[in-house]
Amino acid sequence: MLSGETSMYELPVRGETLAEQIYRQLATEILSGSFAPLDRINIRQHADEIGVSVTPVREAVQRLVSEGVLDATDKNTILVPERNEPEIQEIFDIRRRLEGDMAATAAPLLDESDDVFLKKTHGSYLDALDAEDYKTALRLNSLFHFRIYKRADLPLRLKIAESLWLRIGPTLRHMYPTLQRDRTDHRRHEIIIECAARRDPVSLRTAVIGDLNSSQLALNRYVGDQTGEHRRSPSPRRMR
Amino acid sequence: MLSGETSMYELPVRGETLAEQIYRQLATEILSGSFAPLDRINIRQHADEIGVSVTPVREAVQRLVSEGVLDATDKNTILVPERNEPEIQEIFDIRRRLEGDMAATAAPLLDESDDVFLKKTHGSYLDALDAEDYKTALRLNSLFHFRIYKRADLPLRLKIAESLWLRIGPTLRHMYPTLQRDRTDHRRHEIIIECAARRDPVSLRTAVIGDLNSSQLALNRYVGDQTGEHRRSPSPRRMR
DNA sequence: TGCCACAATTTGATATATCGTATGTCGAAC
DNA sequence: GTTCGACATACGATATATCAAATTGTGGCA
Repeated sequence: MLSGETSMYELPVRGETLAEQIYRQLATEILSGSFAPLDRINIRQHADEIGVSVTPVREAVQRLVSEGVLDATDKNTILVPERNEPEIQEIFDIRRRLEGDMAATAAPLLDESDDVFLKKTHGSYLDALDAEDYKTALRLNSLFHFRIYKRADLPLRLKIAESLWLRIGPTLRHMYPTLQRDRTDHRRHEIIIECAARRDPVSLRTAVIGDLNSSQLALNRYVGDQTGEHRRSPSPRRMR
Repeated sequence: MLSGETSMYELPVRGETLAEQIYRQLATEILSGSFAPLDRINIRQHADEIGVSVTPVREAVQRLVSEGVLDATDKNTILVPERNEPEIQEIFDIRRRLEGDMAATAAPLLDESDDVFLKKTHGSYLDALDAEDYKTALRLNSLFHFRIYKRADLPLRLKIAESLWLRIGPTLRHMYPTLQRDRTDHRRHEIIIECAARRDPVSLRTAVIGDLNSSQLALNRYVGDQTGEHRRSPSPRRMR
Protein backbone atom coordinates (compact mmCIF):
# COMPACT_ATOMS: atom_id res chain seq x y z
CA MET A 1 0.00 0.00 0.00
CA LEU A 2 3.03 2.24 -0.47
CA SER A 3 2.99 3.17 3.19
CA GLY A 4 4.76 0.00 4.15
CA GLU A 5 7.63 0.48 1.79
CA THR A 6 9.40 3.43 3.44
CA SER A 7 10.88 4.33 0.10
CA MET A 8 13.84 6.24 1.47
CA TYR A 9 13.06 9.82 0.44
CA GLU A 10 9.36 9.42 -0.04
CA LEU A 11 8.13 8.92 3.50
CA PRO A 12 4.36 9.24 3.29
CA VAL A 13 3.56 12.54 4.95
CA ARG A 14 0.65 12.26 7.31
CA GLY A 15 -2.39 13.91 5.76
CA GLU A 16 -1.05 13.73 2.24
CA THR A 17 -3.15 11.79 -0.22
CA LEU A 18 -1.75 8.96 -2.28
CA ALA A 19 -2.35 10.98 -5.40
CA GLU A 20 -0.21 13.81 -4.04
CA GLN A 21 2.61 11.45 -3.10
CA ILE A 22 2.54 9.88 -6.53
CA TYR A 23 2.42 13.29 -8.17
CA ARG A 24 5.46 14.43 -6.21
CA GLN A 25 7.28 11.25 -7.02
CA LEU A 26 6.55 11.55 -10.73
CA ALA A 27 7.47 15.24 -10.68
CA THR A 28 10.78 14.46 -9.01
CA GLU A 29 11.54 11.81 -11.59
CA ILE A 30 10.63 14.10 -14.47
CA LEU A 31 12.75 16.88 -13.01
CA SER A 32 15.76 14.62 -12.78
CA GLY A 33 15.18 13.31 -16.27
CA SER A 34 14.03 9.78 -15.58
CA PHE A 35 11.68 10.02 -18.53
CA ALA A 36 12.74 10.68 -22.08
CA PRO A 37 10.73 12.58 -24.68
CA LEU A 38 8.28 10.20 -26.38
CA ASP A 39 8.31 7.80 -23.44
CA ARG A 40 4.90 6.35 -22.75
CA ILE A 41 3.21 6.49 -19.36
CA ASN A 42 1.10 3.47 -18.55
CA ILE A 43 -1.29 4.09 -15.68
CA ARG A 44 -2.04 0.44 -14.90
CA GLN A 45 1.58 -0.59 -15.08
CA HIS A 46 2.69 2.23 -12.83
CA ALA A 47 -0.09 1.45 -10.36
CA ASP A 48 1.04 -2.17 -10.22
CA GLU A 49 4.66 -1.18 -9.74
CA ILE A 50 4.00 0.97 -6.69
CA GLY A 51 1.22 -1.24 -5.39
CA VAL A 52 -1.82 1.03 -5.51
CA SER A 53 -4.96 1.13 -7.59
CA VAL A 54 -5.14 3.07 -10.81
CA THR A 55 -7.25 5.87 -9.34
CA PRO A 56 -4.59 7.91 -7.53
CA VAL A 57 -2.06 7.22 -10.29
CA ARG A 58 -4.51 8.42 -12.85
CA GLU A 59 -5.14 11.56 -10.83
CA ALA A 60 -1.43 12.33 -10.55
CA VAL A 61 -0.87 11.72 -14.25
CA GLN A 62 -3.89 13.80 -15.22
CA ARG A 63 -2.58 16.63 -13.11
CA LEU A 64 0.65 16.56 -15.08
CA VAL A 65 -1.32 16.41 -18.32
CA SER A 66 -3.38 19.44 -17.35
CA GLU A 67 -0.19 21.31 -16.51
CA GLY A 68 1.12 20.51 -19.97
CA VAL A 69 3.96 18.43 -18.56
CA LEU A 70 2.64 15.26 -20.17
CA ASP A 71 0.71 14.89 -23.39
CA ALA A 72 -2.57 13.03 -23.90
CA THR A 73 -3.36 14.13 -27.42
CA ASP A 74 -3.63 10.64 -28.76
CA LYS A 75 -6.74 9.07 -27.45
CA ASN A 76 -5.26 6.06 -25.80
CA THR A 77 -1.78 7.10 -24.86
CA ILE A 78 -0.10 9.45 -22.44
CA LEU A 79 3.42 10.37 -23.32
CA VAL A 80 6.28 12.67 -22.50
CA PRO A 81 6.31 15.42 -25.11
CA GLU A 82 9.21 16.66 -27.14
CA ARG A 83 9.70 20.40 -27.07
CA ASN A 84 10.24 22.34 -30.25
CA GLU A 85 12.02 25.64 -30.64
CA PRO A 86 9.02 28.00 -30.22
CA GLU A 87 7.92 26.16 -27.09
CA ILE A 88 11.41 26.44 -25.65
CA GLN A 89 11.42 30.11 -26.51
CA GLU A 90 8.24 30.83 -24.60
CA ILE A 91 9.19 28.68 -21.64
CA PHE A 92 12.41 30.59 -21.24
CA ASP A 93 10.83 34.00 -21.86
CA ILE A 94 8.49 33.35 -18.95
CA ARG A 95 11.22 31.85 -16.82
CA ARG A 96 13.39 34.93 -17.28
CA ARG A 97 10.53 37.08 -16.05
CA LEU A 98 9.49 34.97 -13.08
CA GLU A 99 12.82 33.56 -11.96
CA GLY A 100 14.37 36.99 -12.44
CA ASP A 101 11.73 38.46 -10.14
CA MET A 102 12.30 35.77 -7.54
CA ALA A 103 16.08 36.10 -7.64
CA ALA A 104 15.93 39.87 -7.26
CA THR A 105 13.43 39.65 -4.43
CA ALA A 106 15.40 36.94 -2.67
CA ALA A 107 18.78 38.64 -2.88
CA PRO A 108 18.54 40.82 0.27
CA LEU A 109 16.90 37.96 2.17
CA LEU A 110 19.72 35.44 1.73
CA ASP A 111 22.02 34.50 4.59
CA GLU A 112 25.28 32.64 5.18
CA SER A 113 23.60 29.25 5.18
CA ASP A 114 22.44 29.96 1.64
CA ASP A 115 25.97 30.86 0.57
CA VAL A 116 27.25 27.60 1.99
CA PHE A 117 24.47 25.57 0.42
CA LEU A 118 24.94 27.11 -3.01
CA LYS A 119 28.68 26.53 -2.97
CA LYS A 120 28.34 22.96 -1.79
CA THR A 121 25.55 22.12 -4.21
CA HIS A 122 27.47 23.59 -7.12
CA GLY A 123 30.47 21.48 -6.17
CA SER A 124 28.40 18.31 -6.11
CA TYR A 125 26.84 19.38 -9.40
CA LEU A 126 30.26 19.57 -11.04
CA ASP A 127 31.16 16.19 -9.57
CA ALA A 128 28.00 14.66 -10.99
CA LEU A 129 28.72 16.12 -14.40
CA ASP A 130 32.24 14.72 -14.33
CA ALA A 131 30.84 11.33 -13.36
CA GLU A 132 28.32 11.67 -16.17
CA ASP A 133 25.58 11.11 -13.60
CA TYR A 134 23.14 13.40 -15.31
CA LYS A 135 20.11 12.59 -13.20
CA THR A 136 21.92 13.71 -10.10
CA ALA A 137 23.27 16.74 -11.92
CA LEU A 138 19.80 17.82 -12.96
CA ARG A 139 18.47 17.35 -9.48
CA LEU A 140 21.31 19.38 -7.97
CA ASN A 141 20.83 22.08 -10.58
CA SER A 142 17.20 22.50 -9.61
CA LEU A 143 18.04 22.45 -5.90
CA PHE A 144 20.62 25.17 -6.56
CA HIS A 145 18.18 27.50 -8.28
CA PHE A 146 15.19 26.87 -6.06
CA ARG A 147 17.22 27.45 -2.91
CA ILE A 148 17.36 31.07 -4.02
CA TYR A 149 13.84 31.29 -5.36
CA LYS A 150 12.27 29.91 -2.22
CA ARG A 151 13.74 32.75 -0.19
CA ALA A 152 11.73 35.27 -2.21
CA ASP A 153 8.45 34.12 -0.66
CA LEU A 154 6.58 34.52 -3.94
CA PRO A 155 4.60 31.27 -3.86
CA LEU A 156 2.67 31.75 -7.05
CA ARG A 157 5.72 32.47 -9.14
CA LEU A 158 7.47 29.55 -7.46
CA LYS A 159 4.69 27.20 -8.43
CA ILE A 160 4.58 28.38 -12.03
CA ALA A 161 8.36 28.13 -12.27
CA GLU A 162 8.26 24.56 -10.99
CA SER A 163 5.71 23.73 -13.64
CA LEU A 164 7.95 25.23 -16.32
CA TRP A 165 10.93 23.20 -15.08
CA LEU A 166 8.81 20.08 -15.38
CA ARG A 167 7.95 21.00 -18.94
CA ILE A 168 11.54 21.29 -20.00
CA GLY A 169 12.93 18.51 -17.78
CA PRO A 170 12.87 15.58 -20.20
CA THR A 171 14.31 17.54 -23.10
CA LEU A 172 16.94 19.12 -20.88
CA ARG A 173 17.95 15.73 -19.57
CA HIS A 174 18.55 14.43 -23.05
CA MET A 175 20.51 17.47 -24.03
CA TYR A 176 22.89 17.28 -21.08
CA PRO A 177 25.12 14.46 -22.32
CA THR A 178 25.62 16.29 -25.61
CA LEU A 179 26.76 19.44 -23.82
CA GLN A 180 30.24 20.67 -24.59
CA ARG A 181 31.55 21.34 -21.14
CA ASP A 182 33.88 24.25 -21.18
CA ARG A 183 34.59 26.46 -18.24
CA THR A 184 32.16 29.24 -19.28
CA ASP A 185 29.32 26.88 -18.51
CA HIS A 186 30.38 26.46 -14.92
CA ARG A 187 31.03 30.17 -14.62
CA ARG A 188 27.27 30.83 -14.84
CA HIS A 189 26.66 29.23 -11.50
CA GLU A 190 29.73 30.78 -9.97
CA ILE A 191 28.56 34.23 -10.98
CA ILE A 192 25.21 33.50 -9.36
CA ILE A 193 27.00 32.47 -6.17
CA GLU A 194 29.01 35.69 -6.18
CA CYS A 195 26.02 37.94 -6.78
CA ALA A 196 24.05 36.08 -4.15
CA ALA A 197 26.86 36.61 -1.66
CA ARG A 198 26.72 40.34 -2.37
CA ARG A 199 22.93 40.28 -1.73
CA ASP A 200 22.51 42.48 -4.77
CA PRO A 201 19.06 42.24 -6.44
CA VAL A 202 19.98 43.75 -9.81
CA SER A 203 23.09 41.72 -10.50
CA LEU A 204 21.58 38.52 -9.15
CA ARG A 205 18.65 38.90 -11.50
CA THR A 206 21.06 39.46 -14.37
CA ALA A 207 23.14 36.45 -13.35
CA VAL A 208 20.13 34.15 -13.23
CA ILE A 209 18.90 35.41 -16.58
CA GLY A 210 22.38 34.83 -17.98
CA ASP A 211 22.25 31.23 -16.81
CA LEU A 212 18.85 30.82 -18.44
CA ASN A 213 20.10 32.31 -21.68
CA SER A 214 22.95 29.84 -21.70
CA SER A 215 20.60 26.91 -21.08
CA GLN A 216 18.23 28.03 -23.79
CA LEU A 217 21.05 28.40 -26.27
CA ALA A 218 22.24 24.87 -25.59
CA LEU A 219 18.70 23.51 -25.85
CA ASN A 220 18.04 25.26 -29.13
CA ARG A 221 21.28 23.94 -30.53
CA TYR A 222 20.26 20.47 -29.41
CA VAL A 223 16.72 20.44 -30.81
CA GLY A 224 18.03 22.12 -33.94
CA ASP A 225 20.42 19.24 -34.46
CA GLN A 226 17.71 16.71 -33.77
CA THR A 227 15.19 18.02 -36.30
CA GLY A 228 15.68 16.63 -39.76
CA GLU A 229 17.73 13.74 -38.46
CA HIS A 230 16.05 10.39 -38.49
CA ARG A 231 14.20 9.79 -35.28
CA ARG A 232 15.54 6.86 -33.33
CA SER A 233 12.37 5.07 -32.42
CA PRO A 234 9.20 6.12 -34.24
CA SER A 235 7.20 3.86 -31.95
CA PRO A 236 7.05 5.19 -28.41
CA ARG A 237 9.18 3.32 -25.93
CA ARG A 238 8.00 1.80 -22.72
CA MET A 239 8.27 3.47 -19.36
CA ARG A 240 11.40 2.93 -17.25
CA MET B 1 -25.29 11.38 -19.92
CA LEU B 2 -24.71 15.09 -20.54
CA SER B 3 -24.28 14.39 -24.22
CA GLY B 4 -27.99 14.31 -24.76
CA GLU B 5 -28.65 17.64 -23.14
CA THR B 6 -27.21 19.96 -25.79
CA SER B 7 -26.71 22.60 -23.15
CA MET B 8 -26.67 25.57 -25.51
CA TYR B 9 -23.08 26.78 -25.28
CA GLU B 10 -21.55 23.57 -24.01
CA LEU B 11 -21.96 21.30 -26.98
CA PRO B 12 -19.92 18.21 -26.20
CA VAL B 13 -16.97 18.36 -28.54
CA ARG B 14 -16.27 15.04 -30.12
CA GLY B 15 -13.22 13.52 -28.56
CA GLU B 16 -13.41 15.63 -25.42
CA THR B 17 -13.68 13.69 -22.20
CA LEU B 18 -16.45 14.27 -19.71
CA ALA B 19 -13.89 15.54 -17.22
CA GLU B 20 -12.72 18.17 -19.70
CA GLN B 21 -16.26 19.32 -20.40
CA ILE B 22 -16.98 19.60 -16.70
CA TYR B 23 -13.72 21.43 -16.13
CA ARG B 24 -14.55 23.94 -18.84
CA GLN B 25 -18.03 24.42 -17.48
CA LEU B 26 -16.73 24.98 -13.94
CA ALA B 27 -14.05 27.33 -15.21
CA THR B 28 -16.59 29.36 -17.14
CA GLU B 29 -18.78 29.65 -14.08
CA ILE B 30 -15.87 30.66 -11.88
CA LEU B 31 -14.77 33.24 -14.42
CA SER B 32 -18.21 34.81 -14.51
CA GLY B 33 -18.42 34.78 -10.75
CA SER B 34 -21.03 32.09 -10.19
CA PHE B 35 -19.17 31.04 -7.06
CA ALA B 36 -18.52 33.25 -4.10
CA PRO B 37 -15.47 33.09 -1.85
CA LEU B 38 -16.02 30.48 0.87
CA ASP B 39 -18.59 28.62 -1.23
CA ARG B 40 -18.28 24.88 -0.85
CA ILE B 41 -17.95 22.49 -3.77
CA ASN B 42 -19.60 19.13 -3.27
CA ILE B 43 -18.45 16.51 -5.74
CA ARG B 44 -21.38 14.12 -5.29
CA GLN B 45 -23.96 16.88 -5.45
CA HIS B 46 -22.48 18.34 -8.58
CA ALA B 47 -22.26 14.91 -10.19
CA ASP B 48 -25.93 14.31 -9.46
CA GLU B 49 -26.91 17.71 -10.82
CA ILE B 50 -25.30 17.16 -14.19
CA GLY B 51 -26.07 13.46 -14.28
CA VAL B 52 -22.64 11.83 -14.34
CA SER B 53 -20.68 9.77 -11.88
CA VAL B 54 -18.34 11.35 -9.38
CA THR B 55 -15.20 10.30 -11.22
CA PRO B 56 -15.06 12.93 -13.97
CA VAL B 57 -16.38 15.61 -11.62
CA ARG B 58 -13.72 14.76 -9.12
CA GLU B 59 -11.08 14.95 -11.83
CA ALA B 60 -12.26 18.40 -12.93
CA VAL B 61 -12.40 19.69 -9.38
CA GLN B 62 -8.98 18.25 -8.54
CA ARG B 63 -7.57 19.97 -11.57
CA LEU B 64 -8.84 23.29 -10.26
CA VAL B 65 -7.45 22.47 -6.82
CA SER B 66 -4.04 21.69 -8.25
CA GLU B 67 -4.12 25.00 -10.15
CA GLY B 68 -4.82 26.79 -6.89
CA VAL B 69 -8.22 27.96 -8.11
CA LEU B 70 -10.01 25.94 -5.44
CA ASP B 71 -8.83 25.09 -1.97
CA ALA B 72 -8.76 21.65 -0.35
CA THR B 73 -6.85 22.51 2.78
CA ASP B 74 -9.56 21.26 5.11
CA LYS B 75 -9.63 17.54 4.95
CA ASN B 76 -13.25 17.10 4.10
CA THR B 77 -14.12 20.21 2.14
CA ILE B 78 -13.27 21.82 -1.14
CA LEU B 79 -14.04 25.49 -1.22
CA VAL B 80 -13.59 28.68 -3.15
CA PRO B 81 -10.78 30.62 -1.49
CA GLU B 82 -10.77 34.24 -0.44
CA ARG B 83 -7.81 36.22 -1.68
CA ASN B 84 -5.85 38.42 0.66
CA GLU B 85 -3.79 41.45 -0.25
CA PRO B 86 -0.39 39.73 -0.80
CA GLU B 87 -2.00 37.10 -3.01
CA ILE B 88 -3.69 39.80 -5.08
CA GLN B 89 -0.37 41.61 -5.34
CA GLU B 90 1.43 38.60 -6.78
CA ILE B 91 -1.40 37.66 -9.11
CA PHE B 92 -1.37 41.12 -10.61
CA ASP B 93 2.42 41.36 -10.73
CA ILE B 94 2.48 38.25 -12.87
CA ARG B 95 -0.50 39.34 -14.92
CA ARG B 96 1.19 42.63 -15.76
CA ARG B 97 4.19 40.72 -17.06
CA LEU B 98 2.35 38.05 -19.05
CA GLU B 99 -0.65 40.00 -20.27
CA GLY B 100 1.61 42.93 -21.08
CA ASP B 101 3.76 40.61 -23.21
CA MET B 102 0.73 39.22 -24.98
CA ALA B 103 -0.80 42.63 -25.65
CA ALA B 104 2.45 43.98 -27.07
CA THR B 105 2.96 40.92 -29.23
CA ALA B 106 -0.62 40.94 -30.43
CA ALA B 107 -0.75 44.64 -31.34
CA PRO B 108 0.67 44.42 -34.88
CA LEU B 109 -1.34 41.25 -35.55
CA LEU B 110 -4.77 42.75 -34.90
CA ASP B 111 -7.18 43.49 -37.71
CA GLU B 112 -10.44 45.35 -38.31
CA SER B 113 -12.55 42.46 -37.04
CA ASP B 114 -10.78 42.80 -33.70
CA ASP B 115 -11.50 46.52 -33.57
CA VAL B 116 -15.17 45.85 -34.18
CA PHE B 117 -15.28 43.05 -31.63
CA LEU B 118 -13.59 45.10 -28.93
CA LYS B 119 -15.89 48.08 -29.47
CA LYS B 120 -19.00 45.94 -29.47
CA THR B 121 -17.95 43.89 -26.46
CA HIS B 122 -17.09 46.99 -24.50
CA GLY B 123 -20.52 48.42 -25.32
CA SER B 124 -22.25 45.29 -24.07
CA TYR B 125 -20.01 45.36 -21.02
CA LEU B 126 -21.20 48.86 -20.13
CA ASP B 127 -24.81 47.79 -20.67
CA ALA B 128 -24.34 44.84 -18.35
CA LEU B 129 -22.82 47.08 -15.68
CA ASP B 130 -25.75 49.50 -15.98
CA ALA B 131 -28.15 46.59 -15.66
CA GLU B 132 -26.15 45.38 -12.65
CA ASP B 133 -25.77 42.03 -14.44
CA TYR B 134 -22.33 41.39 -13.07
CA LYS B 135 -21.96 37.83 -14.28
CA THR B 136 -22.40 38.96 -17.84
CA ALA B 137 -20.12 41.92 -17.24
CA LEU B 138 -17.34 39.69 -15.97
CA ARG B 139 -17.72 37.33 -18.89
CA LEU B 140 -17.61 40.19 -21.38
CA ASN B 141 -14.60 41.69 -19.64
CA SER B 142 -12.67 38.45 -20.02
CA LEU B 143 -13.76 38.07 -23.65
CA PHE B 144 -12.55 41.61 -24.28
CA HIS B 145 -9.07 41.00 -22.90
CA PHE B 146 -8.57 37.53 -24.27
CA ARG B 147 -9.61 38.57 -27.76
CA ILE B 148 -6.37 40.55 -27.81
CA TYR B 149 -4.26 38.01 -25.98
CA LYS B 150 -5.25 35.16 -28.28
CA ARG B 151 -3.87 37.03 -31.27
CA ALA B 152 -0.40 36.95 -29.75
CA ASP B 153 -0.06 33.20 -30.27
CA LEU B 154 1.75 32.71 -26.99
CA PRO B 155 -0.10 29.63 -25.78
CA LEU B 156 1.80 29.10 -22.56
CA ARG B 157 1.31 32.64 -21.35
CA LEU B 158 -2.33 32.41 -22.39
CA LYS B 159 -2.82 29.32 -20.29
CA ILE B 160 -1.14 30.78 -17.25
CA ALA B 161 -3.13 33.99 -17.61
CA GLU B 162 -6.36 32.02 -17.76
CA SER B 163 -5.39 30.25 -14.57
CA LEU B 164 -4.71 33.59 -12.89
CA TRP B 165 -8.09 34.94 -13.99
CA LEU B 166 -9.70 31.89 -12.43
CA ARG B 167 -7.88 32.56 -9.19
CA ILE B 168 -9.16 36.09 -8.93
CA GLY B 169 -12.62 35.49 -10.44
CA PRO B 170 -14.69 34.90 -7.30
CA THR B 171 -13.19 37.82 -5.39
CA LEU B 172 -13.49 40.09 -8.41
CA ARG B 173 -17.11 39.16 -8.83
CA HIS B 174 -17.91 40.12 -5.30
CA MET B 175 -16.06 43.37 -5.58
CA TYR B 176 -17.88 44.48 -8.71
CA PRO B 177 -21.16 45.60 -7.14
CA THR B 178 -19.24 47.75 -4.66
CA LEU B 179 -17.39 49.52 -7.45
CA GLN B 180 -17.86 53.26 -7.69
CA ARG B 181 -18.46 53.66 -11.36
CA ASP B 182 -17.09 56.93 -12.59
CA ARG B 183 -16.06 57.65 -16.11
CA THR B 184 -12.33 57.03 -15.54
CA ASP B 185 -13.14 53.34 -15.08
CA HIS B 186 -14.63 53.02 -18.51
CA ARG B 187 -11.83 55.03 -20.01
CA ARG B 188 -9.43 52.15 -19.33
CA HIS B 189 -11.10 49.95 -21.88
CA GLU B 190 -11.52 52.80 -24.31
CA ILE B 191 -7.80 53.55 -24.16
CA ILE B 192 -7.11 49.89 -24.88
CA ILE B 193 -9.42 50.06 -27.89
CA GLU B 194 -7.62 53.14 -29.18
CA CYS B 195 -4.14 51.69 -28.74
CA ALA B 196 -5.24 48.44 -30.33
CA ALA B 197 -6.59 50.35 -33.32
CA ARG B 198 -3.19 52.02 -33.72
CA ARG B 199 -1.53 48.55 -33.62
CA ASP B 200 1.10 50.00 -31.33
CA PRO B 201 2.83 47.43 -29.09
CA VAL B 202 4.27 49.83 -26.52
CA SER B 203 1.17 51.86 -25.83
CA LEU B 204 -1.09 48.82 -25.89
CA ARG B 205 1.05 47.15 -23.27
CA THR B 206 0.87 50.29 -21.17
CA ALA B 207 -2.88 50.50 -21.63
CA VAL B 208 -3.43 46.91 -20.54
CA ILE B 209 -1.17 47.37 -17.53
CA GLY B 210 -3.10 50.51 -16.66
CA ASP B 211 -6.33 48.55 -16.70
CA LEU B 212 -4.76 45.93 -14.44
CA ASN B 213 -3.52 48.58 -12.04
CA SER B 214 -6.99 50.00 -11.81
CA SER B 215 -8.50 46.57 -11.13
CA GLN B 216 -5.93 45.80 -8.49
CA LEU B 217 -6.53 49.11 -6.76
CA ALA B 218 -10.25 48.44 -6.58
CA LEU B 219 -9.67 44.90 -5.31
CA ASN B 220 -7.28 46.02 -2.63
CA ARG B 221 -9.73 48.66 -1.49
CA TYR B 222 -12.40 45.99 -1.37
CA VAL B 223 -10.50 43.34 0.58
CA GLY B 224 -9.12 46.06 2.83
CA ASP B 225 -12.67 47.07 3.72
CA GLN B 226 -13.69 43.47 4.29
CA THR B 227 -10.93 42.60 6.76
CA GLY B 228 -11.81 43.42 10.32
CA GLU B 229 -15.49 43.56 9.53
CA HIS B 230 -17.59 40.74 10.84
CA ARG B 231 -17.73 37.92 8.35
CA ARG B 232 -21.22 37.26 7.08
CA SER B 233 -21.37 33.50 7.27
CA PRO B 234 -18.64 31.73 9.24
CA SER B 235 -20.06 28.43 8.08
CA PRO B 236 -19.40 27.85 4.39
CA ARG B 237 -22.43 28.12 2.22
CA ARG B 238 -23.69 25.51 -0.16
CA MET B 239 -22.96 25.51 -3.83
CA ARG B 240 -25.38 27.28 -6.18
C1' DT C 1 -30.35 24.87 30.52
C1' DG C 2 -25.82 23.51 29.11
C1' DC C 3 -22.58 20.17 27.70
C1' DC C 4 -20.54 15.93 26.56
C1' DA C 5 -20.62 11.16 24.60
C1' DC C 6 -21.79 8.49 20.88
C1' DA C 7 -24.13 7.17 16.77
C1' DA C 8 -25.53 8.46 12.11
C1' DT C 9 -24.41 10.92 8.16
C1' DT C 10 -21.57 13.32 5.01
C1' DT C 11 -17.48 13.75 2.25
C1' DG C 12 -13.36 13.09 -0.17
C1' DA C 13 -10.05 9.18 -1.21
C1' DT C 14 -9.30 4.81 -2.95
C1' DA C 15 -10.36 0.30 -4.97
C1' DT C 16 -12.67 -2.38 -8.31
C1' DA C 17 -15.61 -3.27 -12.37
C1' DT C 18 -17.10 -2.04 -16.86
C1' DC C 19 -17.06 0.39 -21.26
C1' DG C 20 -15.61 2.02 -25.78
C1' DT C 21 -12.02 2.76 -28.72
C1' DA C 22 -7.50 2.19 -30.66
C1' DT C 23 -4.07 -0.92 -32.00
C1' DG C 24 -1.88 -4.98 -33.24
C1' DT C 25 -2.16 -9.72 -35.12
C1' DC C 26 -3.27 -13.27 -38.01
C1' DG C 27 -5.38 -15.41 -41.78
C1' DA C 28 -8.09 -15.41 -46.02
C1' DA C 29 -8.76 -13.45 -50.52
C1' DC C 30 -6.75 -11.66 -54.49
C1' DG D 1 3.43 -11.31 -51.64
C1' DT D 2 0.15 -7.74 -50.50
C1' DT D 3 -4.18 -6.09 -48.73
C1' DC D 4 -7.93 -6.05 -45.93
C1' DG D 5 -10.91 -7.35 -42.30
C1' DA D 6 -12.23 -10.03 -38.07
C1' DC D 7 -10.79 -10.87 -33.64
C1' DA D 8 -7.93 -10.36 -29.50
C1' DT D 9 -5.66 -7.29 -26.63
C1' DA D 10 -4.39 -3.01 -24.27
C1' DC D 11 -5.52 1.38 -22.71
C1' DG D 12 -7.70 5.39 -20.77
C1' DA D 13 -12.41 6.93 -19.29
C1' DT D 14 -16.23 6.25 -16.55
C1' DA D 15 -19.27 4.03 -13.19
C1' DT D 16 -19.87 1.84 -8.92
C1' DA D 17 -18.46 0.13 -4.33
C1' DT D 18 -15.93 0.69 -0.20
C1' DC D 19 -13.11 3.10 3.21
C1' DA D 20 -11.79 6.34 6.75
C1' DA D 21 -11.95 10.74 8.55
C1' DA D 22 -14.76 14.43 9.88
C1' DT D 23 -18.87 16.58 10.78
C1' DT D 24 -23.34 16.73 12.57
C1' DG D 25 -27.17 15.48 15.20
C1' DT D 26 -29.11 13.68 19.30
C1' DG D 27 -30.06 11.99 23.70
C1' DG D 28 -28.89 11.73 28.37
C1' DC D 29 -26.89 13.52 32.42
C1' DA D 30 -25.43 17.22 35.52
